[in-house]
Amino acid sequence: MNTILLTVDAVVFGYRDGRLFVALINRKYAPFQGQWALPGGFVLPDESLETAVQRELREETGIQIQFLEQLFTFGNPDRDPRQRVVSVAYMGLVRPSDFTIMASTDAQDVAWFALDALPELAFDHADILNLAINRLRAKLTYEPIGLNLLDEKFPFGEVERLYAAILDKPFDRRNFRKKFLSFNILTELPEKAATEKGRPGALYTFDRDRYETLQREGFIFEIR
Amino acid sequence: MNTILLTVDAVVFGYRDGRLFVALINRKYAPFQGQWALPGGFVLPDESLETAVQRELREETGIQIQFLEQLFTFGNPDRDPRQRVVSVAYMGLVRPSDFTIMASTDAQDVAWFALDALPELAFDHADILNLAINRLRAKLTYEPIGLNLLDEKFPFGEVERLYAAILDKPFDRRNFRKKFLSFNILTELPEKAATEKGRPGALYTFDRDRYETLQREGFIFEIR
DNA sequence: TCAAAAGTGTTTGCTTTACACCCATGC
DNA sequence: GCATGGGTGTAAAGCAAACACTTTTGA
Repeated sequence: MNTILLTVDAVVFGYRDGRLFVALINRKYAPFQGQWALPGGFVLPDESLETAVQRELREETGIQIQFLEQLFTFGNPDRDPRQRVVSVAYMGLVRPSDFTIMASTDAQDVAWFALDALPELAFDHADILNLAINRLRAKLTYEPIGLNLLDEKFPFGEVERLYAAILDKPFDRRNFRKKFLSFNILTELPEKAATEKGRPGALYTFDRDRYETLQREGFIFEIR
Repeated sequence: MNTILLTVDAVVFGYRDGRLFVALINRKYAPFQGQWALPGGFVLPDESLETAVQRELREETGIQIQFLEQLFTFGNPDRDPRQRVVSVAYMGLVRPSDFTIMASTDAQDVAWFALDALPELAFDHADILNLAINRLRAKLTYEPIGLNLLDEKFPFGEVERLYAAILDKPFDRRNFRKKFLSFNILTELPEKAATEKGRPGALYTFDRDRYETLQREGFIFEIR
């Protein structure tokens, strides 16, 4: 029988020092042997799609994921040269402290690539990555999803730097702070950040519960 | 081999007289025989996902679709009692003049149901429908997608009634008109609407090209 | 002439923008 | 004491909200 195979692929973003990174694996086998590709693989008969992504990420990259959401399903008949493969793509976000990656079975190599220095990608993975970037940019503006790219405790300035970097646009420091803090979804800690230079800033955490409560009350997050 | 089957399902919305409707089919075979379900079916080995939806809609309902977009992929291992079936769900919009439906092979019956008078649905189709409604509501606010639910030519009042109905919230007539028309994506025609009572309003059409141009220029549509 | 729906402007308040100086720390 | 980044307030402009009367048509 002419069956359709089902895979999952993940676009996992990381952020450090004002730059966005994606996790890629180097393919061990044909087709596209030696080329870079998104981590992913076949869905097992008894696992959910999300479980499959988590499992593949663990197996292939050892990445500890902080946020995961379904992106889009790619199903063009010729997207895999061998046979019909439909892939459910996910977008994941990890924290800087979870940049640790271990190599493993399915891939010769795993690495983080800065978005402005990408290699050629296997299959239609460039399309998938592109969609993920657009989605990330869009979502940043109406959900505080970007906080998943920062450590649990972060100085406020990091938030602005992250937004400026990913949306590739400058923000007025005072107005950005005023607006973001007015949402009341960040908790200021008594601790200060350890810094190399300049005045140490207060540390904040993302108050998820508060955010969810506000959301239910009809509150609208928006940063443009 | 323990393979995973792939289907597509469509949530097709129609709008008439201030009410939203969904197209459902009555299942001919077990499981859920006699129950209502979303139109959909298996993806053929050589067709794209979108082609599959279009084909199933044609075969099962004869609906002429005006707008179609991928919604979400449902893949819980137990969503179909017989075997593992993963379904890519789509959301479709049709115009009032395309409410015509013809019955056919895969279903005993096809019908439009008002959203406030839904029958029990087969499989996890209630979840799919729910997601579609939420997505429709959300999208209405940041894309002029609702115009796909109106005829090609429509009096402006219809737009406001549609927004009020779907978002279930009243709008100030003057402010709504002022704002919506200020986007300059509607073209006023010299014709007037045929009305039963009251003053006939001017007819408008949605200027898709203009909308796409504006979008590329960074224009942001927003109705809240 | 009445009922029904279309069409139109102005004032008020709020939100967003633009903008510059002081503070805490390490060297 | 200087360089570096953190922290803060105010005035002006633009946008959104509130609000009521006139116009056109059919019955």
